[in-house]
Formats: sequence, structure tokens, C-alpha cells
Amino acid sequence: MQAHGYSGLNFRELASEVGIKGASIHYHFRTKADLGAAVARRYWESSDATLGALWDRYADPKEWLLHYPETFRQSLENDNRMCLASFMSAEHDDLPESVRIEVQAFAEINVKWLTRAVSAATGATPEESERRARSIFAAVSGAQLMARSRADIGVFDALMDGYRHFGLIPT
Amino acid sequence: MQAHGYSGLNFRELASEVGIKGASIHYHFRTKADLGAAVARRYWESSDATLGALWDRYADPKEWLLHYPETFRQSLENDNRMCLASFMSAEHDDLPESVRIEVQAFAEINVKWLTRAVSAATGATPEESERRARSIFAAVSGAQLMARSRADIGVFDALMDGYRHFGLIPT
DNA sequence: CAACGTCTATCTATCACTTGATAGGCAGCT
DNA sequence: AGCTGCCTATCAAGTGATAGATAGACGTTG
Repeated sequence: MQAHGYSGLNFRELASEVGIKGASIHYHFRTKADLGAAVARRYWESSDATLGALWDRYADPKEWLLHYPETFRQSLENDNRMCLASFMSAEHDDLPESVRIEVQAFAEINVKWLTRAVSAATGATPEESERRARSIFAAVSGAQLMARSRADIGVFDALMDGYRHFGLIPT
Repeated sequence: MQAHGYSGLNFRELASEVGIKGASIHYHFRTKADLGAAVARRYWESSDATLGALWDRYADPKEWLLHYPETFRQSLENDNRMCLASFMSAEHDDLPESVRIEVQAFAEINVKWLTRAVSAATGATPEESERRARSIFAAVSGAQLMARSRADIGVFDALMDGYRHFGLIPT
């Protein structure tokens, strides 16, 4: 799904990757919307766990923000894929409600995590921290977008350097 | 196309909007790739003109950067659409080569324009100006992404305020 | 233990529908 | 006549979804 989005996801192709037939998927997921929602849910739950691990790995709050972009970088490393949040926007209007909910959850957990990290790293007020958290999340998403469109992960790294250089991401 | 992307674009629906039949489009564009490339091309040419007009409208370089986000905002105003650059990334891997080229042209003209504007507004070196130009372009694209996913243009405006507040967009 | 029923997970076959594309015709204008 | 622009009809491929059959695991019961 991170490769072709929701509309690009089809039962037969997915099934063959798993080693079964397309019709068999309907046994586990009644509709495509159910399937999509399940995939999206598993995705943000996994991200949630990754962020939790990152939080535990470092004691210095600044380290959290410095390493945050890595969670997005991994998608690009893995076959030039993109995070669901990005597909979410592109396909937003065509997404079944159940899928949209799960996909938005991804953005929420990211902003929540970032807000806490920014707060701890800079001592800013909760409002200011959330404001910066949203800015960082949007900016990093945009960077992932650019990098994918050039199929060049170096673009992503350069943009992260830029964000730090211009002070968007506290160092 | 700004509503459903390239894969979501289909001959019959587009035709009915223009008041003709789907098959008739093949008279003007032999293949879907030709059609997509033409649409993408017209899009970045239009953006190019808009940026040129913005450049001429103000004498103070700082005004250029302050008003730049408006060119992206208009897409959202117009039916929660998104700029092609964003779809580009999402569908990048599935895009015909001819379409990809035109879509990337959009990013290029934006970065070029921004580089000149940043240079004029801040007096930074060419390298530094381009670096910031890329950062701004990616960040604004990401903001448009977020706003669309929430179907809320207020999200876009808030993010622009944030970018200026945190110094990414010079004021 | 063996026979039976049941549940699980998959299969094959098929349907209705959409999509890009082609072939060929027709009206209007120059 | 010939060109232009559009039409109808149709095709082949792919889509999500459903119906019904099948094979294996498992427990229950005679």
C-alpha cells in the first residue's frame, strides 16, 4: 500500500505476494475498505512503537528530535515507499471513511509525540510546542514527498539538514 | 487530475465534464499518458505565469516570499485540490515517463523562483538561497498535504504562520 | 478406535462493472 | 472531396465481490 496507495492496492496482486488466491482474502477481510483500514491501523501502531523505542533509547531530549526524521527515512530506504500519511492526503477524497480514520491516527500520534519531545527539548509552552510539532511533521512529510518524486534519498537528507540549519528542527 | 491524481483520471468522466464523449478525447490525445502530460504541462506553465505576476506585483523582495504560499493555497480553496507536485510523489512509481517529466518541471520552476526571491530578500549566497528555497518548497508542499488530509484550509494557514514564526520563511 | 459433524482456510468459477483503446460512421465546414 | 471533430459500438484487460466446492484439523460420540 505504501507503494501504490489505496486505489492501487488490488486483491489478486496482494494475494500472490502472500502465496494465496485473491478470493481468499475476502475470508479475512470482507471488503477492500476493511483491508485498507487494517493495513493502515497496523502501520500507525508500528510507528507508535518505533517512536516509543526512540524515546526510550536516548536520555537527552534533543536527541529525540535529531533522530525523528529517521522514522520517515526508513520508508524511502525500503523501496522508495512513502508513509501512509502522504498517501492519505493524495487520495483523501476517495478514501472510505474507515480508512481515513486510521490514516489520520498516524498524523495524530506523530504530532503528539513531537509535541512532548519539543516541550522537553526546548521548554516551550504546550501551545508553542504543538505549533512547532505540527510544523516539523508537515515539513518532514513534504521532504519525504520531494525525495520520492526524485527517487533520491539524498534529497531527504539534504532537506533535513536544511530544516536544522534554518532552525525549524531545534538542535 | 488535481482531485484524483493520474490513476484516478478517466476518459469518460473527464469527457462528460467537457460535454463530449470519452472516445472523443482520443482524437486530441492518443493515449492517457499524452493527456496526462499535457495537463501537467499546462499546470506548471500556469504556475510559472502566476509566479511571474507575483514577482512583478511587488517591489519589496520580502513581499514575494510572504505571498508565495498563496499560490499553493489557491489549490485548496478550489475544491480541496492539491498541486500536481504532491500527486507526483504519491504516484511517482506508476507514472508514465512523459508525465513524470512535466510534473517534475513544476518543482523546478518553483525552486528556481524561490531561489531568486530568497537571494533578493536575504542577500544570501546562491547555494544558501537554493538550500532555503528547497526547504520552503518542501515545507509548503507538506503543509498542503496536511491541510488536504484534514480538508481544512485553516491548517494550511496555521502552518504558514508557524513557518514564518520559526524562521523558515524569512519575514 | 473409528465414524461423524464442524470449523477453518483456501480453492475454482463466475459475475457485474470500469477502464483505456480501436474501428468505423456521420455531419458540417471549406 | 476532404478535413475536422465528434459519435456509437465494441473489445480486452482488470477490478471487487460472491457462490459453492474442497481438503485438512479437531473434537465429540457411539
